[in-house]
Amino acid sequence: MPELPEVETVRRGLAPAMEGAMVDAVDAKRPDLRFPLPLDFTKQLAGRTVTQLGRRAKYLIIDFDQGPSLICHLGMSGSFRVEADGDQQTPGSFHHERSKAAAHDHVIFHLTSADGARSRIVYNDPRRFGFMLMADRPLEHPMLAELGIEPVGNSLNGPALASLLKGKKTPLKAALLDQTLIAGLGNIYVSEALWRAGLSPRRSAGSIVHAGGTATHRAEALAAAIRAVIADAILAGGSSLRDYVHADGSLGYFQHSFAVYDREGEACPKPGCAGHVKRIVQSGRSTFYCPACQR
DNA sequence: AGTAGAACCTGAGCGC
DNA sequence: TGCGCTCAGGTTCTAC
Repeated sequence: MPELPEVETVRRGLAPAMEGAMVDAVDAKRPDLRFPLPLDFTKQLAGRTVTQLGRRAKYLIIDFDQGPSLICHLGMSGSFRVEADGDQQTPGSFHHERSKAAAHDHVIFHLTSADGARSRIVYNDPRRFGFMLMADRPLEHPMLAELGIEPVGNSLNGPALASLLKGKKTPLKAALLDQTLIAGLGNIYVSEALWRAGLSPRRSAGSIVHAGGTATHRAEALAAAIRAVIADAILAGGSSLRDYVHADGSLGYFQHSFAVYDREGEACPKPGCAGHVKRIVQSGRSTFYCPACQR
């Protein structure tokens, strides 16, 4: 599930429940995530108050009033959900799934908010590719220090993209997935952005840069497409979340408006294009694109 | 420099 | 009902 827009959606969903709340206890039911949880993980967090939830690329960063920050990565299948402690589990009740202890609930944060309300933040991750780290200066942690430019805001423009891709012979798709160049794109949104920009995932990354290193119209179009697809996805995710963070991303998820991702064989949705979506494999992962309008 | 493949894990979907 | 196979939103490692 989680690329940058999903992580941002999670951040926005968790913030109201977590910011200003104190950690009463942390229950590490299954500490062997991708990396083992820090040894004194639960002890360190108890008694501290959350000041702010941040995000860098696909990393969620939780700051406290004291001590190191908590860095969370959701891997392929990680998710958080918020449960009010007042939610009683009633068998067969309408909200059954929300308060039920599910399989693969690995870490549970028990919180008390400033107004005294108690809640649980539950981390669920079937595949356990996700992980949590502690760091005094999270942005300087080795796993975050080399991350590239954020594809939100205005910083990712034609010239910035051109300087990143200049001279690169690797396929454009691979370059866009490289987190040290652009931080936060994943397999879905790379396909979507390339379709919007009308660019083939197979062309070399450097081919959309002028010899002198300046941006071509293709680079300008791609930068705009990346920003737009990320912004649209955040909007779509945000609209599906109000009072809680859903567990599996199925509700209102952006997949309902994918143009090419997972649409092999379907007609290209671009008006006037007679092409059909093709699936190819690049560096071991599926790429979806329209050979007719993406050149 | 580039790419392929495997690894880490579990679950869903499909053909038989 | 079940078995075996492929695939999955990420990242990191080794090997040609």
